[in-house]
Amino acid sequence: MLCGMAEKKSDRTRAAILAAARERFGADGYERATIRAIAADAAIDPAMVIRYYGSKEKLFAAAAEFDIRLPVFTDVPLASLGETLVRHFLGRWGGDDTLRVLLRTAVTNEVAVDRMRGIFAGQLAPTLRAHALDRPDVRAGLVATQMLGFALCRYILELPPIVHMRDDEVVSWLGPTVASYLTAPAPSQA
Amino acid sequence: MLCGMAEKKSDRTRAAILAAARERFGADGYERATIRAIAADAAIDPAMVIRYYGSKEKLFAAAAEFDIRLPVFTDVPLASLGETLVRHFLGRWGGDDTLRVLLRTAVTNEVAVDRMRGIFAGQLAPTLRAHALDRPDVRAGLVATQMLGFALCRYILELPPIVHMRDDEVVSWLGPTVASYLTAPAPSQA
DNA sequence: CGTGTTTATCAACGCTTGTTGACTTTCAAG
DNA sequence: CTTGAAAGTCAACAAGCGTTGATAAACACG
Repeated sequence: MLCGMAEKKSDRTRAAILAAARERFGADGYERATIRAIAADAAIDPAMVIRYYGSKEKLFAAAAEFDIRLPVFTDVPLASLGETLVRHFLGRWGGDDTLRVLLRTAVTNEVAVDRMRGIFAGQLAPTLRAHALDRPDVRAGLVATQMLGFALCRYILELPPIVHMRDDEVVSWLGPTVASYLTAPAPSQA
Repeated sequence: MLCGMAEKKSDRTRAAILAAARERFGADGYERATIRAIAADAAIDPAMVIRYYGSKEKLFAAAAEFDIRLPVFTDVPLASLGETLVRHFLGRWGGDDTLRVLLRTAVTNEVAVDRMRGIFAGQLAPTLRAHALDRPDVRAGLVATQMLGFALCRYILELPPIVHMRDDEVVSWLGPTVASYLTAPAPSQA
């Protein structure tokens, strides 16, 4: 074809498939999200999904691409570091639903849980390391437990009290916790 | 048969099925845990599973029975309430793997997520209500985010720093957080 | 128009799943 | 021993899955 234009017809369907895949994977998890359903959402033939992405697993790998986009918080005063972090997470999760895809699928899918560990080890931990008082990996892990636990309860389990909290309430409650995990002196063993 | 003994032959297989089901559901999640695999683990015929439990969904409902067994912490000094709670959770999760079953399945299975909400609303929230300063449901919800997030990171995602923490370290770190969620004055909105 | 590549369609495959019904074995009770 | 219910076995079903290959439509370019 030697098509010089940047917009090929196939790119639009590729994108449609990816969008439908993210939605289905995020809503149903890996096993219950069928290629046939994804194709129906994108209004195309199931065979095209395989044609463009090779297999269900490769489609998932593409749909689970995620950049946590943590900025470097060098100019943030130490006192409000926790609040800033929590606010960033809230904003990042409201944007697209890739993290919900990961959270929903990481529980049963090996690829997804590896991706999740990769995000922790490659994106979260290195950034937080700069702000941690000591034992940076443990502190980053503790932050992950609180932030992922909140996402789990709000977006997946949908516990009513957590769903109904306003964003600034969340920041006010979780901010100090995150801050203490990063900067509080390690607690003495009782 | 009119068998007067309490131990019928069928009870042993029923229990074997249930044990195998809990293990498989906990390891693989609802969809990937097949009745055939559960039957193989219990060394019986797949048909028996249906014979005894009716369907896969009913088997799951039986396997996901869970009592969080929260004691009433009336005699616990307020200062160590957080530590006591965290310690109780750690002990409760090490015992059997029913909670791991729920955590793995609640993410994709409607029955499981309902069960999870029921545990929160029927067991956790009522007990914590007695110790919360105000807004008891929000405080109980916050405790749930931290405890479930920890379980997620340790048992499901297996983030290395969290997996390797000793139990008393966990208590020392999470105890103050849980305590603050229950008894600290509600943070002022910035 | 004609030609060749890209894009889409369709029917079918092999496989696994939950579930069922007919059949055989086990075994206590008369 | 005979009888009848309980417990277990086996093969098969209908449905759904991911995936494939042959085939048709769409379309840019000579």
